[in-house]
Amino acid sequence: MKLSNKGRYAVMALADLAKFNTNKPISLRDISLRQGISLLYLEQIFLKLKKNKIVVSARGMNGGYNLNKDASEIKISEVLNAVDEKVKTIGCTKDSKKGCNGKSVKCITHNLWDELELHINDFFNKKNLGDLIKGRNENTI
Amino acid sequence: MKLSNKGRYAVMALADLAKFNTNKPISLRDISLRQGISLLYLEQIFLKLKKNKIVVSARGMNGGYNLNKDASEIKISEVLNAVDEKVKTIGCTKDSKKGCNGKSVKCITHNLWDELELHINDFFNKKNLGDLIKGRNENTI
DNA sequence: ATATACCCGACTATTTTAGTCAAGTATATT
DNA sequence: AATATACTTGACTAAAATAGTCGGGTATAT
Repeated sequence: MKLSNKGRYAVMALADLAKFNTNKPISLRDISLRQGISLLYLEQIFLKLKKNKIVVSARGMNGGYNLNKDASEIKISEVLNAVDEKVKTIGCTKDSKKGCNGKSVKCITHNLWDELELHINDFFNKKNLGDLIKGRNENTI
Repeated sequence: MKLSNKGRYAVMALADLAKFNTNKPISLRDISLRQGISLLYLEQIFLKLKKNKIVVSARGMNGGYNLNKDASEIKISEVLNAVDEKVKTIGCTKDSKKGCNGKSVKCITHNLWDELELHINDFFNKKNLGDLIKGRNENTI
C-alpha cells in the first residue's frame, strides 16, 4: 500500500506554487528546478490540475500557472483526485457474479476495507495546501 | 493508493480460519474453495504467515493450518506486515544526497506523508481478527 | 503403498507507474 | 516580423510491482 509519485509530486508542486505565490504566473521550469521533478512529467500533471480547475494557466513568454483559489481552500483530497490518485481498498466486488457483492452478501473483511477507505479519505479531506505552508519552518524546501 | 490482493487475501483467509476454528487443522484447499482464492497463491501467502508465527501448520494427510494465538490477539497490522504489505507514503528521501533528507532538510510535504503513514498504521493496529468475526452477520461469507 | 497436504524456489504474465517524445499553439519581447 | 519562452496534447516506452503459476520436493494418516 503506497502513495504514487504522481500524487506526491502534484502536492509538492502545488505547495511550491502556494509558497511562491505572487500575482505573476510561475513557470513549471522554476518548479521543476526547485523541487527536482522532471519538467515533462510536471507538464502532464499540471494538465490534469488545470482540467480540474485547481490551477489557471497563462501561455506564452512569462507564462506559467497560479492557484485558482486560496491555498487554504484547496483540499489534498481534491488534488489527489485530480491526478487520478484515488484510494481503492476493495477488490472483492469486481467479479460480481458469485461471492461478495458488497450488498446482500458480504465477505467477512468487506466492512474493514470500507472503513479503511473512509479513514484515509477523511485524512485527505481535513488537510489543505494552506496547512502545509503554515506548518513549515526555515529548513523546509 | 491501493491495497494489494495479497494483503486482502491474507486477512480474508485468516478470518476464514478464525471463523471455522476447531482443534483440527484446516486445509488451504477448504479455504481456497470457500473464499475463492487460488490454492497456489494461498500456499505462498501461508508460508509467510507461518514464518511470522501467525499460524501453525500440520503436514500430511488431514493436515492444514491453525491460528497460533487467539483471533483477538492478531492485529491486522501484524498480518499485513507478514505478507510484506507495508504502508509506504514517502519517496522523497530515496535519492538522499540533495533535497529532502527527512531530517535537517525537509520538503514541504514531508510531514504530511509522515502523518498519513501514522494515520493508516494506527488504523491497522487498532483492528484485530477477532473484530471481524464479532462484526459479522448471517449474510457474511 | 498411496493420497493428501504442506514446503520452497523460481518463473512468467499482467498491470500500473513513471517518465519521455514529438509536434504543436499562444504570447511577450526585441 | 522574428524569436524565445512556455503551455497543450496525445501517444509512446521503460521499469517496477503485483498476481499468480509451475515443478519438484517432504511429511504423515489411513
